[in-house]
Amino acid sequence: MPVTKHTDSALDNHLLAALPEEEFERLSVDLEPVTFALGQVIYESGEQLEYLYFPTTVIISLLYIMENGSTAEIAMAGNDGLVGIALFMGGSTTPSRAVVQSAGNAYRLRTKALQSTFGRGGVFQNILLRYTQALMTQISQTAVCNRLHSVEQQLCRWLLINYDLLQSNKLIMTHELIANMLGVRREGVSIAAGHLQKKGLIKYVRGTITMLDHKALEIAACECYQVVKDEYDRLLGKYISKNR
Amino acid sequence: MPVTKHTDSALDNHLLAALPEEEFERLSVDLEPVTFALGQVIYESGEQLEYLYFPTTVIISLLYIMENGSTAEIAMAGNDGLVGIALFMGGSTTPSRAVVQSAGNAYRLRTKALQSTFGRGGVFQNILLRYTQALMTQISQTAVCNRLHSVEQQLCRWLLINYDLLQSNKLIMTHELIANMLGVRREGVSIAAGHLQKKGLIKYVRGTITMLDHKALEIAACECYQVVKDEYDRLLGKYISKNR
DNA sequence: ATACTTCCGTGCGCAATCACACAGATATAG
DNA sequence: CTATATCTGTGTGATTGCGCACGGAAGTAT
Repeated sequence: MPVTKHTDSALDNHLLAALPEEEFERLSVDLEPVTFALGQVIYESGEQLEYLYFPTTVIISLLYIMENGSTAEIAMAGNDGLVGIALFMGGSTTPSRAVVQSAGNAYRLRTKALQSTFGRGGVFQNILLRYTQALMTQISQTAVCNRLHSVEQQLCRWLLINYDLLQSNKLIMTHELIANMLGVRREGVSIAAGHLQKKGLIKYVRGTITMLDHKALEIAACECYQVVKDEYDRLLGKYISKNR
Repeated sequence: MPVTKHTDSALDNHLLAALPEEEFERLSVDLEPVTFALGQVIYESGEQLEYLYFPTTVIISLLYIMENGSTAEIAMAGNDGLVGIALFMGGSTTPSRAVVQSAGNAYRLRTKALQSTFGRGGVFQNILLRYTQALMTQISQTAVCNRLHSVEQQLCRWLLINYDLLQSNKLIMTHELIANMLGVRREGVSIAAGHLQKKGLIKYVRGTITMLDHKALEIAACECYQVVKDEYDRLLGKYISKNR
């Protein structure tokens, strides 16, 4: 894995930015900048983790890969979160795979530094656990969403989440890749996307999708989008807003 | 909520049984026996929690209730786990509802005692976090299972999980209730169950289902059952086996 | 014993999704 | 510029699950 340095500030990650100055200072010595390319696998299912990652611009998908090869996303993380929860939860690994969905940068923290800091308690531990709870909400909502909502609703939700993480209306992503994330067929995504395009909510050409109307997308999406967002704000809002 | 005492040992809960003697002694002062009736709501979505629950014989479902009233289960907990994660994760509440799926007993621990003990670190904290990770695996697997597997496969998985928690082949549960758990129609469950009965894997009459052939059920179930079980053992096996 | 409620079987039409297949369009590489 | 690979549109048929509706069977209450 080539390690390229970048010059993003570690404070671009909301969770790091939420730390009290003192805790951040202590931690920042051990934070190391890394850059990720599209499609890069950050860790494989069952693979021992070495680092906890704090994205600044990169977006990461947590995927499950079934025995028959089909895949489904259970959650996404960007500069609002972190990747590698198993390191402080005690498992060292999870049955999911973490893949770069949008190229970009992150900071990484070696296991040892992470665990000793986590063990001190303090705001750091608190934020990590609260984020984990927010992530559980995201996964839970994905579970019910998979059961109860249509591909089109889920596509809207997925696009909105991407916008929130990317802060851009334009995203580089083929129908095929989206289908792998949502755990449906490519054709299903093409039809849903075609429908949304006809209604003027998005437009797309060969691997780039542009969101045109957020309000309408939120209406076309299922409630799941808002529930997860609200819960994140409830759990972490007070920290995030404090330092920004 | 009527509080009935019972005489189960707190050690019937695997997580409590896994604690070192010293930690268990300190905690046991604050453990209070409670009994739950079928269908009882332990906490409502968004409701502030007061206790952490360690089931001994009761089985609890974590359900999501959508705006349109449809429901879907995201996880189950019995004497292998606990209910009320949000109390030590920092959120105090979650968007899910906890319902008694099979009447029985538990021990409860008041928030204050929980949080001070959790804050000490130690094996207690470790086990709670590891269990939380196992629960995340269960929820994640439910998410992909909802997306990718048939009602019949999911029914098999659900029955097996129930057996593991109940240690009984007979369970009191109508098709209607199972449908609410799985987030499908009652008819869908009837058809799947009828099919399994024809194949001799189960039999049922008016609200009681009996499992006849576990091996065959495991084969008819999707991989999700085994994945979750293995991950639980990996995360908590060393603790559980140690004290039993 | 009779009436009522609950539980399960089943049938029908509809919608969503899947699986496979192929064609046209557009980018990319040589 | 041409060949190739990639991306999207579309069609057909099968399958699954949904919504509704009703009827029979097994308990439960009066």
